[in-house]
Amino acid sequence: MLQTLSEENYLKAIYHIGKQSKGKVRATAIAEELTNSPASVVDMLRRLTEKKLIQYDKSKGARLTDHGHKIALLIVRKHRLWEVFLHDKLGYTWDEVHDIAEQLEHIRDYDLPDRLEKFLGFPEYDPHGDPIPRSNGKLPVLKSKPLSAIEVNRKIKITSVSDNSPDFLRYLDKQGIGLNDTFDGSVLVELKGKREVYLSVEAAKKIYVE
Amino acid sequence: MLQTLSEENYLKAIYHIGKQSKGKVRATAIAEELTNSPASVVDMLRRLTEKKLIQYDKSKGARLTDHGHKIALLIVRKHRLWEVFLHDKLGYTWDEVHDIAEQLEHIRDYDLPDRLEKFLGFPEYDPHGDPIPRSNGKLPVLKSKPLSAIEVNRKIKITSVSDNSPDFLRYLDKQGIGLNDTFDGSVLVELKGKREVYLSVEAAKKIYVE
DNA sequence: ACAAATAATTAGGCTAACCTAATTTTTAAA
DNA sequence: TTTAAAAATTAGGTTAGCCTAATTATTTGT
Repeated sequence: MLQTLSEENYLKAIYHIGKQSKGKVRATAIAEELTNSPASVVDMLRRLTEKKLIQYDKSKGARLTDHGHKIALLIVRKHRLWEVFLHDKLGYTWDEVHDIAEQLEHIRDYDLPDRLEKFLGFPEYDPHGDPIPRSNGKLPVLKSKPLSAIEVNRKIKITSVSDNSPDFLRYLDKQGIGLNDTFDGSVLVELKGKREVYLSVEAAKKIYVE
Repeated sequence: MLQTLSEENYLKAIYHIGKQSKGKVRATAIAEELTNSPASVVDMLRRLTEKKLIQYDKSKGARLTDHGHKIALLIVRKHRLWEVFLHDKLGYTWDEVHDIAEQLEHIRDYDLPDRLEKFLGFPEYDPHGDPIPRSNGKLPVLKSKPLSAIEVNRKIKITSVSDNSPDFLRYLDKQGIGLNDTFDGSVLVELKGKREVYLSVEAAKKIYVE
């Protein structure tokens, strides 16, 4: 019935990869995400299939069942709620919260996510701007696009980044870029009308704005 | 270098048993505490000895090294701080917090205990009245004794209980007994000068008062 | 001091979750 | 469409952390 820590991490990985690849999740993509070997992934996919948490077909890839999706969404919900807690209540910076939330997301208690959500004042977004799934499974809509897709001279505001690795976040900090900062331009970016910053297209793809 | 979750639980068990048995910790006592087999305990004691976290001698029992003691104390610190968080901030009752804190105590982050402690206003005791180890390793003094050791007709106040199992705590609740309640009597207990409650000697031994 | 009771250990085995290396299958490009 | 590249799988192995059953060592009560 209950999932192991490892199973939860696989479900989360499948959820995240599926978001970007419209559903199809290859074993190698999971292996890369979790830095495990493809052989280990095949092992686990068999187990998750037996538990009816995913459907898997070697050519179609993996896909979460309704049950698996529900579990994955709860983990994401917990992860992002804990991030808000760490940031808002304990004063961690946005590049520090991810790794701790990776641990906290596995804490098991029926009431905890709802109580935490209430305590935090029902936040809709985590410190990276990612939407926090509601207890009913709904996700607050994110109306933003990648920075790389924005027209020249559009004025925009950063709402989130898709790469939450500390390295990337520190890189942004170093460039003086933060959440809710406003841009004026495209890949050569004029920041708050003052500084100009060059961003790689890769970086620009990871920054979501509206 | 780092401990596994299981190793941490063994260290904590050795710490708790050692508190009550003036240092000597038998393998069977650990087995009982963790509801593992003695064979498994022997396994683990060998591993902990190799890691220099304990000293172990079949007749003298196990004893934490300085390093092991430091780790155990940190886990206790984290456990009790999280209990305060769950109770004070999320509104859990004192019989609910233990099991969740058992999970939270293993969250790894150098700063987390200190930040949590500050956020909670540097509490000295957890919701069961147990002292919270300070970051310097010191324990706030607990000046209380078991209820079973109290003279007849002494007026006392409950400060803590040594059995934090939900069953025991619910039993106390059912008897109408709570932290900071005052007693007047011994094992036949007069509660707040109104009700009288019969407690088993076993129960009375687990209730600490001053 | 010795028998009975209790504690500790050993032997052998299991499962989850990983690995590498070799092989087969699938996909994509020329 | 054939072939090269990429992906998936299989075979075989490891380690942590548990188990039972059998055996040996230690402690304790008379």
